[in-house]
Amino acid sequence: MSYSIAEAARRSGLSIDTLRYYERIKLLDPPARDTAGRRAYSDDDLGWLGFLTKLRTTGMPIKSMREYASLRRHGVASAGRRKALLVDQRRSVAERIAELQGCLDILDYKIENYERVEQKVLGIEPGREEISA
Amino acid sequence: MSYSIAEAARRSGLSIDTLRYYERIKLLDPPARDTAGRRAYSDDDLGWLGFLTKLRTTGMPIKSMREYASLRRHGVASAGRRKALLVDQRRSVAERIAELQGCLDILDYKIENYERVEQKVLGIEPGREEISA
DNA sequence: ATTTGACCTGGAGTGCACTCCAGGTCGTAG
DNA sequence: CTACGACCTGGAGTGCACTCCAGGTCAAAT
Repeated sequence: MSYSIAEAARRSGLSIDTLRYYERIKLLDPPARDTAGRRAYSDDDLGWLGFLTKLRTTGMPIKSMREYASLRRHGVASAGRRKALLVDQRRSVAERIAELQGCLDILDYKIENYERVEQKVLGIEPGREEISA
Repeated sequence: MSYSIAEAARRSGLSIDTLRYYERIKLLDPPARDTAGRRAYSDDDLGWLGFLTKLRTTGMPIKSMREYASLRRHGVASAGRRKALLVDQRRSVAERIAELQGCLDILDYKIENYERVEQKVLGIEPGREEISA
């Protein structure tokens, strides 16, 4: 199957402008064109876009995604380097998750504090206007 | 205790420029000054900076951090809104963790694929130049 | 007394990742 | 046949979060 840029945008969750931008900066090989010169994205293109958006979600900078994209074009000889990039990113994602988990704990603690304050207000000053009104 | 801007930067992990920037955009109340007009950060300032950097780590935009900072200045009456902001951020962090976990799974799958390819190369073509040379 | 180094200010500059725009070309629908 | 909508191009503009700079002050060290 082949998809118009609008359809590719819908399916990838990227904007039309971003698709053209990714092509300009060589994240994406130029897709095929229809007879009128309009882009016709293949399923392969969509698959690659899907993976790219995953990499983006992990916070990989465009620079590194470009490197990965460029290696992909150099075939099987580059597989080792590509794997190394992914292993590296895997490590950074795991670190990020741990870091966020730590922040989650702090947020929980702060939120609980606010709840304790609410309880205090209710307990120490019973029958105040906050309760009835 | 009170700390020079260099010391506050070291302790908070922010740069000196970022500390002044945060003050300019009202993330941080202007700290005390010493006799020579230099900033003298208090332990309270440092504590708030620590929490700010946690919020930043969670990806909270400066706009929201400013809102939280501004509410803090309005005392206990703003506690409800402050708590709501944190609860909201808690949710967004939990979502982000789940999203990253999904990406981690995809990375693992891709990495395993590369490993399978490596195995294949070794198994199917034994004694080839890649192995000896 | 002067040099050094840390600090000050207001404002300009940077890098990233888009996002928007003007002006133009197609192909189908009325 | 013309009007419309989707698409095209090169290039400019945007928002965010810093980061850097020039020119100046101040206190301690030589």
